[in-house]
Amino acid sequence: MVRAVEVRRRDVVVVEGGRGGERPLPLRNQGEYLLNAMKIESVERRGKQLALIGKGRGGERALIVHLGMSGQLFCVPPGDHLPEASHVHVMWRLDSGARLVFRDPRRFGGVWSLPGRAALAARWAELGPDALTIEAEELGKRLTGTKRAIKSALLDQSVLAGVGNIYADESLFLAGIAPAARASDLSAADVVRLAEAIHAVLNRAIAAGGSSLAGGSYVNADRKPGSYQRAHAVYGRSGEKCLMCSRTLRAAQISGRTTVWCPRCQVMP
DNA sequence: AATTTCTCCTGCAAGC
DNA sequence: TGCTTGCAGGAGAAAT
Repeated sequence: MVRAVEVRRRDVVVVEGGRGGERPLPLRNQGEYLLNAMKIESVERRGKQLALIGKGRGGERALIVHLGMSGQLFCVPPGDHLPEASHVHVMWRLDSGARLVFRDPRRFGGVWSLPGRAALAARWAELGPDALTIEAEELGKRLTGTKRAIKSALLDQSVLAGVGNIYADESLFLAGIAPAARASDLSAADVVRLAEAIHAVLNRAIAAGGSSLAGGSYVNADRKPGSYQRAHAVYGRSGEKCLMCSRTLRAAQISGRTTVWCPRCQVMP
């Protein structure tokens, strides 16, 4: 149950639905848009988006939280001090006395408030299938129709949801596919290997608690950083030797994102 | 119409 | 030490 909501930066919250479409969080009655006096009934995820579904007297509301590049969503136990006071934008006080904190220095992330489950489903229909469970056949269908670089397609959340720059590079390395390869050029066998690689990389990363880079920006709900950054085979290793073949790893920009790959292990289809 | 580049913002590390 | 520069996990808008 949410007992109180404190908004320190109004512009990280967007209210969606109704005739107005998308609008900034109003000055008044902010709580009703942010689950105040509601019971959090479920927590869901699709790709990189997290949703809190709340129900109260005013009806149902769904909050999407997206961490962007530098966002954090964590719990502060009852009575504990707020550990990082800077860049805290929204805090939810729960009836247990714990606080749920949304913090995001760069503010590329945010909170979207939707009128309910149906609006959430509509919003998530714009995303591709979740990367953790997408099957090779479905992935293939979504890749064969486009000539763009496979790296670029993997980053497109409407193709599949949940792969970002780190895991795109790691998955392509594991699958042995050059990031500049045209998506439409992948063979059925390439797609099967790629789907397996995406699943393996994401599952290992989850098991390791995620990738926490310099500054310790990513933390889980208990404010603990992950350790998967130590297992990165290519991401952040440009100029270093490939762990498989010792060739020097190369880097280039693809769709504006730094991309690292092994020119020997990763081939054009 | 499909793709890429630009832009938003702050923090950190490297180089001078 | 202190300054400047470049780069960073994302994704929507603008440009091509």
